[in-house]
Amino acid sequence: MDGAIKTTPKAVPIDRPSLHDEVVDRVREMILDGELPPGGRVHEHALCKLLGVSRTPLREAFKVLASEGLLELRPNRGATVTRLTAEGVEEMFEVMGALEALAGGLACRHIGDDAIAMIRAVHYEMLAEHARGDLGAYFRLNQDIHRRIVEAADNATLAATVNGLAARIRRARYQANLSRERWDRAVAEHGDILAALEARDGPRLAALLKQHLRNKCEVVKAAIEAEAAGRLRQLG
Amino acid sequence: MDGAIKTTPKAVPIDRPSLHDEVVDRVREMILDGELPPGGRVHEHALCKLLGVSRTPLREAFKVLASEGLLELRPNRGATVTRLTAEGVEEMFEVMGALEALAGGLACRHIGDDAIAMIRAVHYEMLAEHARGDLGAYFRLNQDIHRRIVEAADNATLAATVNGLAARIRRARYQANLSRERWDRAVAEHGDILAALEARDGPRLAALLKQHLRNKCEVVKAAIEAEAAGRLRQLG
DNA sequence: CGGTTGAATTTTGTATGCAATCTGCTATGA
DNA sequence: TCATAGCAGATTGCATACAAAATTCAACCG
Repeated sequence: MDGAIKTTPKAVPIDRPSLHDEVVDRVREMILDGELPPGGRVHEHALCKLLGVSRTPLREAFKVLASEGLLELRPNRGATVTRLTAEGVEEMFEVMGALEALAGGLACRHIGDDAIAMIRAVHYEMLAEHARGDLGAYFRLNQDIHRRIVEAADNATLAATVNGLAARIRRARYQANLSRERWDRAVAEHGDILAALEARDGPRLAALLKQHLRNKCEVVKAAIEAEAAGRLRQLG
Repeated sequence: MDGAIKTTPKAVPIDRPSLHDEVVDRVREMILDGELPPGGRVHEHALCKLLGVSRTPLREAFKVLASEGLLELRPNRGATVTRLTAEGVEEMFEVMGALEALAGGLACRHIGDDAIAMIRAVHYEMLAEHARGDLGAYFRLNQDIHRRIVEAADNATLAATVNGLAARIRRARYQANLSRERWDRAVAEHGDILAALEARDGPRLAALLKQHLRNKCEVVKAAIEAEAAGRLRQLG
């Protein structure tokens, strides 16, 4: 335990997360997990009691989440969780495709052998979860690979933009029930993606990522439409 | 005066802008105009007095501007206007290039003849300002063309993402003193862009827009570096 | 004379209170 | 019976007050 503290030579930003930042993360999770249902109104007072904070930090969090596109704030009329529509999702995936393609091209130029090795490791872990049939674990590792590619692009603006979009898209994940066939195909695509990255073939990686996203978009869109149909049937 | 009111059959969103929305716009303008200098700290109390509002709406505005990347909020340490660095600008232009390229491709698929005619009109107005040598008017019309192309892509997520980035990049505009040579070249590029759009040649338009942005990036980067050098000279 | 500690001031973070607006219900009249 | 006006409750928007953290400056000690 010697020197547990001494490794702080300069600039130790303790940066205890301020309350509203925690609130932002917490509410974002609630939306992503569907705990706050899409299209549902969000009452300040109720959430305040639930989270044990006052209205001020919560309202600041609302502003941030609204600018992320997760909440819709109408003056004097409160906040509602934005509903995912098939068109909206298609738009997001189009943008995401362009951004990930850019990330792939940049990553091939900047990535080091060690980072590729890390991605390869995660890739094989993902294959294991695929064989095991654990969809949740597969998704997490899948996300991790995409995140690592974006990080390898070494472009903070790109990473921030992708993350913002990813948060909005990820909401559809928990309801997107992948067919086995689609799943197998996605895994195969990831094999190609890894190969292109290892060959540092930027254009090919960009094209593969774009196509991968396009396929994923179809799956998510189908899920959204099925869910919307179900809601209609329930109402009518 | 007959029926002055009756033209409101449904959904009349009066939507009087809430105070904090106005504050967001006002402060954003102050940052974009350099009224709040890059790297400078922004004191809540001072701005409150200046804008005549209380701290609550101002702080909510800060959150939004921070998520737009115009302000940097450090816990308990206040807000500072983010400084533009050459690397940061390069990153933003890389992302912007990918997004505008996507917009160009989509626009060629969706745009109607009337919208093209409008863009052509703005284009010729821009040529007029170029001949006149009015850089300010040229910039405004230039922005307008790019905005119209993005709008023609008919993708709200794309438009929102581009606008967010554009706000951050535009800050560099007022200090980027275009050389006559570069300006002439940019105008020529815009001619090609219009031609590709009229031909609805998506891939070509995408490539042109990407290259156009790359050139613009060089100009802005040079301006940033010159400004940074000047600041260093002034300090040392 | 330089460095460090401590208090005073400034500045930010959070909570609460009041006013304005919206929503839903009820009563009244045609 | 239906529509509309009005009222009560709930909810949001903004301002202010209080608490905590940071910055500044000065006095003290080495």
